[in-house]
Amino acid sequence: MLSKLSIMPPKPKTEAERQQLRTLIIDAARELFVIRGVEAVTMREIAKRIDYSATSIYLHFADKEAVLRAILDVDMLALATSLKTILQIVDPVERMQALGQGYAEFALSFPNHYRLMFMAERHPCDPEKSSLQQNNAEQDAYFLLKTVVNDVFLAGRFRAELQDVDLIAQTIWAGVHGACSLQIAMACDKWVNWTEIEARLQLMQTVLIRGLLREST
Amino acid sequence: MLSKLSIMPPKPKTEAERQQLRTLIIDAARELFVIRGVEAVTMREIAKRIDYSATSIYLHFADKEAVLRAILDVDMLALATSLKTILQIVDPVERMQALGQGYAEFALSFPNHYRLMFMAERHPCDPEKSSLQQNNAEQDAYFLLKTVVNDVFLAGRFRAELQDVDLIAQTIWAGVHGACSLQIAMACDKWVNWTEIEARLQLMQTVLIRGLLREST
DNA sequence: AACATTTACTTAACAATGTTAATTTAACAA
DNA sequence: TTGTTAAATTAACATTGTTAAGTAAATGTT
Repeated sequence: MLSKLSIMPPKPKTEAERQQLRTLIIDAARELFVIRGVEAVTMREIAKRIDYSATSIYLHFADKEAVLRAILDVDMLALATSLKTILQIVDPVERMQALGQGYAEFALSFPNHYRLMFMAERHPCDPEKSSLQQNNAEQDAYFLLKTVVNDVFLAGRFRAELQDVDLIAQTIWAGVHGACSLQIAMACDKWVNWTEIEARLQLMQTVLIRGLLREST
Repeated sequence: MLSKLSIMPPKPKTEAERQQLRTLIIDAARELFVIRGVEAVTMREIAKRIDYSATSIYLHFADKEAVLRAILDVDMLALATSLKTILQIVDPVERMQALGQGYAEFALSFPNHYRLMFMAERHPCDPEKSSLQQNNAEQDAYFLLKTVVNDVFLAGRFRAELQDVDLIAQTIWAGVHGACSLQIAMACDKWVNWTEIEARLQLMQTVLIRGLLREST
């Protein structure tokens, strides 16, 4: 990261340059947010990281919250993108399991991202305000899940009484999210005699499959 | 809540009086925390609520964090107490289901309590620092769960390959927690076409039971 | 070329917050 | 009476998010 020498102030910037600076801010902020949490990071700190004054951030974002929303928007896309390759798996049930696995890997690899995205008070996913496209499997991880669940449904693999694809998808999500978020929020808790997270995820997957699918012949 | 008239300052207080004031602070703080979230509430505000100056709180608690910890300690006990009656149910499997139900009712009735207790960054449950007794079913909700799961285990109702009671308990917890916490964190999210939380909880319970128990004869 | 405008930034300034220091007042002990 | 201590208060501080005011270079206009 180059430092601006002494005084290097203002030339009108192209749209590309403006976008570049936005990204610079977003990346600096994310790095700090992810390490120390949103509340603990100051605007001045973010600014120092990229050699700008704190107030400059306000030329590109309305407030701290807006910076956070922009970060989450980017990360939601990253999640959807990282899960997309799973669509190549042919067998629908295997595909569904791999999706859960991939989701959990994301959650546990980037616990603080995950916390911001799915556990914190504020989150960005209002289709109105987001730059992401809803119902596009490349950008919308929930749609991806729903698609994958729907394929299993169309293959007639779910139990007969399960007819609501949203309900099934949300239950699978809840199961995997539960295992991951409990790990992220509580794993350092000395109170509980925690088993290995891998074992918990494995059992959750097994339980979901056995609870949702027809008895295999 | 009586107002202190003009000047009513200092008499040496008995230990009981000191504890009473501590409780007054805790209750005022909880009321505010639960409505507006921890970060949004100021020490001055808590103090005003009980007609003290902000700095008086520091005579009883080290800092804001300590107030929060004290609140959570009380609420953990409240959770365990509210679940205790479930032990009266005779059939172990029914008892286990009722526990999940009761837990979810607590979570959804007091979402902000729940958020502080099981979803937020900081939480209190270090046995060292807590006033609660670990491994006491009256005070320790996790132990209660483990006991109930163990009863089902001893009744031989779990699938043969499931031999780790902690693992089973934590998976059940993860499932119910997942449904509840997703609801609390994301239900206002316009992105997802959310089904009824009752239906999601119902399906989660069914899935857990079917995934964990032996095939019923 | 000269001058005004706009752009990209900076420094000053503000109100609010968690917290500490200094101060006040009353009860108790000698 | 006179200290000493306890319980509270008001002042004061450093830090925060954010807004206002200022500054300097590029650009447009004459």
